Amino acid sequence: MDFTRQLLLWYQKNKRDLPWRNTTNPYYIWLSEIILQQTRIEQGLPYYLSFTENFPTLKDLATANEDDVLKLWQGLGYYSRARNLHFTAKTIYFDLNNTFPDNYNNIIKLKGIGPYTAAAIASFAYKEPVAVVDGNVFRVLSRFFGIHDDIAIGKNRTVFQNLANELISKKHPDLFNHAIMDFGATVCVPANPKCGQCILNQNCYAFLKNKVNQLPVKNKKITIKNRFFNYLILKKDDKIALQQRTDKDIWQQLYELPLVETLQDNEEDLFEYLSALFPESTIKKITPNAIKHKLSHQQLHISFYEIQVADFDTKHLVVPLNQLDLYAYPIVLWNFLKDFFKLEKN
DNA sequence: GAGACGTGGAA
DNA sequence: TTTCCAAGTCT
Repeated sequence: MDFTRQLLLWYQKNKRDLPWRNTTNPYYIWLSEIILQQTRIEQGLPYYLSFTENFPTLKDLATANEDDVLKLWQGLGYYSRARNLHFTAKTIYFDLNNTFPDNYNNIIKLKGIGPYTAAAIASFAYKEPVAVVDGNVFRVLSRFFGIHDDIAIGKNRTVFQNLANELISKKHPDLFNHAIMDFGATVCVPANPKCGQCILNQNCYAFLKNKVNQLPVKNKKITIKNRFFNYLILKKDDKIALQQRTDKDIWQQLYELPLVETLQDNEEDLFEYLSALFPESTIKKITPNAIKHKLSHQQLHISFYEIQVADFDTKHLVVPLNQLDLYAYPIVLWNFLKDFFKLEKN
């Protein structure tokens, strides 16, 4: 029995019941695919439920404020996904007459949608026989067929895409795509795959050659940069100052406290700087040790300073404490604010 | 096209 | 503790 047929039989018995699989509505499928990019199901599921509840239709999303979309996305990471999601909702609703494109070539034109997501939507919503190629597919195909091309190199993607497009069931492209991803996520997993109970092991190159741990080939090196953030809790009565991140940097469009970024964690220098900036105020360091927060390419060292001010700077947004929860923050900041001000909501 | 972009969980 | 990763895309 061939690869495709085996996989479909496996899926028939082992498929997971997930809310976005019980629909062919492209809006819901699109939503789930964006949320699940680089994200585990357990982490993404609550966000999917929250988005479908708050924005039941594409129109609801298209006519929402970006701040509200980002607030719902808070904590999921890779926030450009949320901004692009909102941008594309507006495109479809206002420019495409509220009609979702119904084929791969038109779907992939949309912002935030690449080859993976376009194939997912085209196959799940419209049964178009285009194969998804995600991390799972790279792993399953490289192991089963013994493909040693480095998956970190972009152009090697075509090797896998072409193979997957040949393998896909023309009759049930949606089931095949779900099957190969589910299989990769639950059986042919990255570490300690369940080869003993794998229904494909009799024909699997990696299993037969004992190379399961060497495939897929992935040589990617990333450099982590240290950054030192000093956040200021500028307080007067029951209000504090906020600002929105806008520049080409992390956390675009999210809100944060007024920030002083330094080249290193030097408490003395910072006190001196803040004393000059706020000569009449007492400055209190809140965090004895900097909070460490790791991003994909940065290690953040975050300190907090509380300063009672006489007046707020006009460049800042002044927000009452009981309305802090209306804004979207990087999760490390929200966790701090929630705890520091003993906020309940969210 | 290589590097950047979040977060939380597992080994 | 450190590293790698999880249904990728953008610039």
